[in-house]
Amino acid sequence: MPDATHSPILVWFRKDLRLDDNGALLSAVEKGRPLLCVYVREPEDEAVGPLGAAQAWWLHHSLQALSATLQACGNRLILKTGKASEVLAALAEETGAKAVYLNRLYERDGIDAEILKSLYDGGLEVKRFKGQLLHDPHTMRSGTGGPYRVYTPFWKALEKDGEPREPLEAPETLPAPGTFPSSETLCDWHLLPMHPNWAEEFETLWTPGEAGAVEKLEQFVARPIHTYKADRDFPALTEATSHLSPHLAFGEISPARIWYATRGLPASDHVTHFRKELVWREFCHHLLAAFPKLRTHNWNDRFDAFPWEENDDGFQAWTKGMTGYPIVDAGMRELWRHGIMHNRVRMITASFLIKDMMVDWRRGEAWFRDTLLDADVASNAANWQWVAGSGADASPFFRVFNPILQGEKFDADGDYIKRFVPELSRLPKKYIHRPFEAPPEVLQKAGVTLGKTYPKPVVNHFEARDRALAAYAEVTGKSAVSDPRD
DNA sequence: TTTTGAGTTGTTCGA
DNA sequence: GTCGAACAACTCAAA
Repeated sequence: MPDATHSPILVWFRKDLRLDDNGALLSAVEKGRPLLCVYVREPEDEAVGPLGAAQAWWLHHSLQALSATLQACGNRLILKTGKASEVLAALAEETGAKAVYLNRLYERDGIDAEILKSLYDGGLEVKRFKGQLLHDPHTMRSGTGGPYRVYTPFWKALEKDGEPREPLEAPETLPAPGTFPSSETLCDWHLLPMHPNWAEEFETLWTPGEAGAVEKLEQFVARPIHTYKADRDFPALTEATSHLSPHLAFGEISPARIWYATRGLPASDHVTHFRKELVWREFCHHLLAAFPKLRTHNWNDRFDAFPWEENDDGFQAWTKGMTGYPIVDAGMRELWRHGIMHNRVRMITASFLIKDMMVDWRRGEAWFRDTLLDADVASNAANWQWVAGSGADASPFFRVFNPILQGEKFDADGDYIKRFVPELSRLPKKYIHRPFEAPPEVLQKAGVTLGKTYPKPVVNHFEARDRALAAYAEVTGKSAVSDPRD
């Protein structure tokens, strides 16, 4: 058995499927010892929730890409299924590895603590590196000593701190062991949808893996970033945003690498705004790290009394993009077909589910987690709660998005609607966001029969708004000032 | 300790 | 059609 100075190092890949800016990998290479690169398919864990179906598709392709890159460097990716502590211990036993290197994933701190302790107790050296975020969410503290609960001071604190660290370069070689342990195959994992193959269109839009991420970044900083602040709000403009979110979610690119790519650019409000969005991701992780209940419970517990409704029919109509409100339906269908949804439309659809339909934000959060390629525990929970009004620095409860107005404001020509709700494409733009108000002859000319070719609205937005505001008023104070003797 | 200013993304109403 | 105020109060962060 090899001694510790020549024994291999296990490099445990998780949501850091990259060679670039990978502290664990680079440090392992610098030791000059052979590397065993491992990905473990772990049983579902309560703390981070199951892998969504859309992300299973992405994971398949991302692991394939990583595996090819490692092979090109003379190494391999070993795939294993089981409890990470057991799989890694067994691999160490089999190969004589004496060390496990990995990158920290803050949302997994609870699970990782146990796994790492068990590996350490088993006699392995365990080293953990940083790279998931620009700043450590646990050390960011406001002047009063606690975690930040408001975004703007958080952003200002980061600005004052100066530039985040520079990303690490990818290693050029990956020393391999003489023999590799056995590996499972991706085919065995059945991560791809079969019948039906609902991911068909994903392939035309996405290139999972590190190379795809770098390409998206290069395209974005070459041009769209210079109009980002102005254009990012219009869902019909497909080249206005970075499309980096799924790559970030799988750690195929690091936030430090993205930040660094924006440093050489001429300063502008647009560049700053993009950086602020990157910092929103940091803020969500900061919140989740400080308040782990954020993922599953109302951050503001006053909302525990909110009268959510079952409304299964409404929920089904929402998931299928059949609510009768074109901008909502376009967004939900974009999500299904492309595995992503434009940011503004996420707010509109979320507001509609929560406020117009009075459905618990957790059901919407779960649907997004299952269908979004970029699903991220921290961002998803924090943003759903932001819309619901129960979250940190949340939208005030009286802010209810009007799906008609939002459509007319941000998709004035209806181009986004036409792309995802083609049955309305012949409607004139005057009615494309309000087909239920179109005169019969206009509908007929456009080939639209409400209730047949396109649904009638599942709720009347104006009545629904009043109902939601009344319900919010119940839980946000009026009950608190009622006479306790009542 | 107390005070002060401020807070991602909206809508509606009335002048 | 455009504009400003109201929508509610509360909590946070920093001075």
